[in-house]
Amino acid sequence: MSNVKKILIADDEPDILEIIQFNLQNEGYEVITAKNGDEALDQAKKHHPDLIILDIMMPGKNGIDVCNILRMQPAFKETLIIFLSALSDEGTEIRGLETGADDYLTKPISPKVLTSKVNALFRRLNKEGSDSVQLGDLKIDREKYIINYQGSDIILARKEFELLALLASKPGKVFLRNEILNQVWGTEVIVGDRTIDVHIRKIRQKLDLDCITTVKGVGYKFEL
Amino acid sequence: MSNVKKILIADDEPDILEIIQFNLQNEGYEVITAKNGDEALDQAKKHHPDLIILDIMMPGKNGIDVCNILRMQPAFKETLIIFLSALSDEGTEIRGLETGADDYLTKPISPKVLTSKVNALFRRLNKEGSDSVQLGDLKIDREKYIINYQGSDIILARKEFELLALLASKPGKVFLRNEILNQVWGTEVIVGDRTIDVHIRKIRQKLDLDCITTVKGVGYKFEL
DNA sequence: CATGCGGTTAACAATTTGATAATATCAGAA
DNA sequence: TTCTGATATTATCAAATTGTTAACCGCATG
Repeated sequence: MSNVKKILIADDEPDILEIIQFNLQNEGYEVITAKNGDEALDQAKKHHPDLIILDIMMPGKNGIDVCNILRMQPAFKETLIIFLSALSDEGTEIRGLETGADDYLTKPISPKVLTSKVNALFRRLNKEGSDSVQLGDLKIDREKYIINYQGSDIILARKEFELLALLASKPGKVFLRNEILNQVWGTEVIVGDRTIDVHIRKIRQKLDLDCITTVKGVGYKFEL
Repeated sequence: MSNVKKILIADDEPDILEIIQFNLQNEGYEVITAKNGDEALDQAKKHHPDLIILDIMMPGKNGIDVCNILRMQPAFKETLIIFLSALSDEGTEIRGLETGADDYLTKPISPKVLTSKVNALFRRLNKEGSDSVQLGDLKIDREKYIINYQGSDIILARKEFELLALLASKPGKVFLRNEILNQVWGTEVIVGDRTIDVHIRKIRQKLDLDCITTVKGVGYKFEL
C-alpha cells in the first residue's frame, strides 16, 4: 500500500463534495469523487481507494446499497467505509454500521471533525502492521523479534535485541551506562559493568557492522 | 479461544454506567467498570481490556488525561478507546480524536448505537483470524476445525488447533507465552509452563513441518 | 467397565543465555 | 615513555529456558 491514501467520496450534492474534497486534500490525501451510487462503484473498481465516504441518500443506488455491493466482493472486504447522512435516524445509523461500515456521520458535517475521524481510522489501520524501525539497510522488527540487515535476517538473543533496540530508538543519542541498565535490565537487577560491554561486543560481532560507537567515560551511541 | 472481548467503562454517573454495562453484557462482552479516571487506570492495568470507553468529564483525572496516560504505555498503544461526552463541542471532539481515540460519542447516548459502534470497531480489528487461512500448502479452516497440508487433512486436538490457529493468524509475529495463555486458555485458567511446550511439540510432530520457531526467552512464532 | 483420547503435569535432558573473572588493548595524562 | 583508567575480548560457568518422554486424570464412548 502506497503512503498516500486514496479516498473516494460519493455525494449528490456538489457543495458538500467540494468542501470535503478540499479539506481532505489539504490533509494530504488523494481524493476521488462520485456523484451517485453507480459512479461510486465504477470509481471504486477503477481506483481501489483505501477509504470510501458514502452519502446514504443518493439518486439511483443509495449508500447502503453501494456498501452492500462492495462488501460482497473480496477486493473490498477490508476497505474502510464511512456513511454520511442528513437524517440522524437511529435505525438507519445502526443498519449502516451493521452493513459493515466503520463509521457513521450525520450532516451537517464539520470538515474538521470529518478529517479527524478519517485520520483516526487510518491511524488505527496502520497500527495493524508490524511495528518496526527502519534505518537505512537495517530494520528492527519488534513484533517479529528480528534484525534484518541488507536483506538477511540476524538472530539476536533477548538482551542483545533489547539493547540494540534501545540504542537504535534514538540514533545519535549517547546512552549512559546507567540509562542502559535501567532500560534493559530494570532497576531491581544489579549487574556488573562488564556485562554491558560483553553484550555490545556480541551485537557488533553478529551485525559485523560498526554502528555502535563507544563514548569513553560516558556510554554508547548508535549510528549508521 | 477466549474470544470474549473485555470492555472497561469509566463514567462518574452510575446510571449511565449501568445502562451501558447492561447492553454490552447482553451483546456477550465482559464488562469492567470504573467511577473515575484513577480507578479506570487501575482497572486497565489489572484487566488489560480490549476496549476502553471513557467519559470525558469525570472528577479527578478526566477522560482525555486517562487516554494520554494510557497511550504513553506500550501495553496500551493499541487498545481501542472511545470517548463519551455530554458536550457536543467540536473542539473537544477533535482534541479527543487526536489524542488517539478511535471514536467519539456525544450524550445522550443510544445504547443501540453504542453497541453498533463497538461491534463495528471489533469487526474491523478482528479481520485477521476470522474464518479460514491459506498459507502456502497449509490451509486452516476455523469452521471445520481442520488443517489441510498438501492436500491431506491433519487432525489436531482442540487446544492444538487453537494454538496453531493463533500463531498462524499473524505469520512471523512472535507470540509471548503470556499472550498465548490469554488467547488460548483464557485469563481465568492457570496452567503450568510446560503445557505450552508439550502442545507445540505435538503440533510439530503431527505436521512434521518445521514451521514453528521458538524465540528463547520471548515466545513462539509461525513461519513457513 | 474397559478403552481411548485430550489435556495437564512431573521429571529429567538438552540447549541457550547471561554474567563474571581474567586478561588484553587502548587512549590520554603525567 | 610509562602509568592509569577506561573499554574490549575471551573463556568459563551457573542459571534460565525449552525439549522430550512418560505418567496421570477426567471424560466420553462403545
